[in-house]
Amino acid sequence: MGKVDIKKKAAIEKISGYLLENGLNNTGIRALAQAAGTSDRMLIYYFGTKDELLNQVLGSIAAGVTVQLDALLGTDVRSADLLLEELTAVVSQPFFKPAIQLWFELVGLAVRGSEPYLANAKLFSDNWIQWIESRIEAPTAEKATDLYAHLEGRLMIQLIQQPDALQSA
Amino acid sequence: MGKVDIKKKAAIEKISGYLLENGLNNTGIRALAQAAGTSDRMLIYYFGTKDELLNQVLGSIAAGVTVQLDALLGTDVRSADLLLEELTAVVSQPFFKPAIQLWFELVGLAVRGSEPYLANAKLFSDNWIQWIESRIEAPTAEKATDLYAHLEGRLMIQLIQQPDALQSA
DNA sequence: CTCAATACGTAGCAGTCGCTACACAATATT
DNA sequence: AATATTGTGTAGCGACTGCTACGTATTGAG
Repeated sequence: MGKVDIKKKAAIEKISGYLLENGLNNTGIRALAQAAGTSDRMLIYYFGTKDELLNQVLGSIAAGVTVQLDALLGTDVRSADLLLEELTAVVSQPFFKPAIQLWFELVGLAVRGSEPYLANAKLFSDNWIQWIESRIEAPTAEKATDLYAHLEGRLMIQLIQQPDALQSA
Repeated sequence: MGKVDIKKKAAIEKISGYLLENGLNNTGIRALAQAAGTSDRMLIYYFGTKDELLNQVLGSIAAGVTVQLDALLGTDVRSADLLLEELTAVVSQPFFKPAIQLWFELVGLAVRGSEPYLANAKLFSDNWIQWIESRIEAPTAEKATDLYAHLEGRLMIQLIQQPDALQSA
């Protein structure tokens, strides 16, 4: 065990917050280290590689989002149309804005197939689709996927057309 | 007039091709200059700024996409449901894949509000929505926007879930 | 207490970034 | 032919990139 694991977890938490607030544009390990209250030297010591660090941080953020979503929408089954509207309403709350921004930044880095971004994007969207599929009536993978597509498109447009819409209540 | 305008246009064309093929990840002006068959020094001489260069290149690409879309789908009015399916089918063709990848890369850079990306993203999505609105029955801005959202979500999932799907016929 | 493993600071490498200073060449104008 | 404008090459700046070499503290086990 040792201190390393403890400090690793602390670093992941702090860097998660930093990424949610600042995005994926300024992810030099020196900046991340400062956010974590340590040095670039130590981040490499803990995680070996910047990519591995990002892997763990992104995974941690995604897990947090899923927890929030479960808390807000439960596990009841409802019609696809209703779930889409409920999801849109919930996820449009300002609390989710940083995570959604981060999501689309991740997508942008993933679309050319570069890792670790594509693997993470695939994983996260799969989780969403399964989450949806288990909450709609007469579920099929196609219906869940298309509902998810519709939701994501709406969120993308919110970010682009009204960049400040999610910030106020 | 002078040679500058001629060489500017040639540079825009070549760099458009380069960006479509290679994305927005490796857009150092030295790489762009090589793609255009000139030097970084000259690109700054022509365009003043890297941002201005990207502005013009992205605008050129967007214009090209619109031309293609008009050619393939005409200006007929049809039901929103039908247009969504037709658009999905057309835009899923491999010809459009590089442009769609570029689009989501642009979105990823735009979601934190940084320029010139956000301005371009806003402009392009506006154009799409208007394009859609003028081709559906009983058009409203809301219907066109939501149709566009649905389409974009589908494209995003295609890129992430089946990264190679658009490459073959 | 000894000594090895773990933890961490300092400095730096080789590369890239957008952009500029300074030179000179080619062309246009008078 | 003299002069001004436009075009282009070379070299480099200062800041940043992920990562490493090398040292030294700190901690653990025997």
